[in-house]
Amino acid sequence: MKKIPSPSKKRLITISQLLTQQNKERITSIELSALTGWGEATIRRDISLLELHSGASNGYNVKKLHDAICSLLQIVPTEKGKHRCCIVGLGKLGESLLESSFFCGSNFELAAGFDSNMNKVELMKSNIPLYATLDLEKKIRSLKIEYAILAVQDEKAQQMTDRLVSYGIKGIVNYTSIVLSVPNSVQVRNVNTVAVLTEMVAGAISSI
Amino acid sequence: MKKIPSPSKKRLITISQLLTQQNKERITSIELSALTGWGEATIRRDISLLELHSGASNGYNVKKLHDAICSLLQIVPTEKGKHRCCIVGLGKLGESLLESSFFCGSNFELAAGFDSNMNKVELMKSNIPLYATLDLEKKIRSLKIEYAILAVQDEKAQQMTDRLVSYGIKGIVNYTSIVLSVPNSVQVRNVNTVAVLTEMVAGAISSI
DNA sequence: CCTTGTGAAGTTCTTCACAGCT
DNA sequence: AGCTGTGAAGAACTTCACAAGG
Repeated sequence: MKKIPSPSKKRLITISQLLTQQNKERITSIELSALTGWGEATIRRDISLLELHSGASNGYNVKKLHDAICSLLQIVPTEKGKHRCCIVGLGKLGESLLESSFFCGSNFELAAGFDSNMNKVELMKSNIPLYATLDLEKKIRSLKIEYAILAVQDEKAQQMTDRLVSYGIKGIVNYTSIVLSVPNSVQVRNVNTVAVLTEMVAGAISSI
Repeated sequence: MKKIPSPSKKRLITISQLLTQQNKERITSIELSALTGWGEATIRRDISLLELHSGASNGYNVKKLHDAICSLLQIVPTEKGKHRCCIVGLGKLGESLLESSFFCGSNFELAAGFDSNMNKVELMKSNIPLYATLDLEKKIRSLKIEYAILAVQDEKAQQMTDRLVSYGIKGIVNYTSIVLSVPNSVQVRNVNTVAVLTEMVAGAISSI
């Protein structure tokens, strides 16, 4: 199996999401190109990396294509295989992300929410178990949490990141406006609204 | 002035944010490399695109570098030059993003919030003016809103996008889990947590 | 015919390696 | 001595263009 370039992976993930929004049986690279804005050749090359060899002449089977992408990229939404994540920082934003419906049907399970304010943690009601950040290490290890959604105050962002990293977290979705420093082994994706808007204005978004 | 490649723009934006977090006077490409994880040569090439020619021998002046990036990429936080944006969909998530402090000090101004529920719009209190989506076109045009933060329910995401596009919006920060179809002239950035986590698991995040 | 899959060409981005400045 | 800036080489990615298949 060939190594799949990271831009191709990104596009394939988007395509797999797009496929769940279609209710046709087959789809062509031309149609996918119109929906996404990417070149037809690019899309065909991406899909050919999956080595399906089943698309000739009349496009791809939507379901087969979706399944192939999911299995190749390990985004299989099976109960036992779900990746476990947590939200750190339960201010307004963190609390709104607790809404468990966001995670329904995905291959992620929101396993915990953390806040430094013990009172808040006890009073707040949620379907997701909530803990004080005192218990961060214990819970991350016992619940086998792999990914963290960081929504703490900017002032606490780096120190919390350092803790998460030392507890073995694999990736951080960063809602703070701080640029986090992490070792190469940890992935970070900045989703702070202002940062994203800034990239847009500067034309730094490559439409992937 | 040279054309700046889009990956370089993205890195420069991150660097400019990083610079505001440093309180030293000068900084070298080696230090920036350690902070970001990118190669020193890459960082030097990025910065050299700014054509400052002022960095020789002992690194860059933090303030000058920051200003140069801001002015080149048009991310100047001046009052008159602020880019205007709005939040569409005031569910829990949308409401939490109304928190105006996120936008303080940035070159964006949150000019309005919209929701289809007129009652909600009237009852909710916020420093940001709130309107019913009935007034979407009128307000987008009169307030000269350029960017939208989309936080509606998935079911309404594409139709709302079509409206925003037809009213002349330039870019959309997409919190829904729908892959939006837009013309090439409109930028979209997906920040849906599950989508971002999926890219992480698949190793599709290029650390930019 | 229309669409896929893919060598080969083209483009864009990154890294090397070192001259030149302080 | 230590760091920047940059030609030139290299790597990665995209697009072209067309053979092959239903």
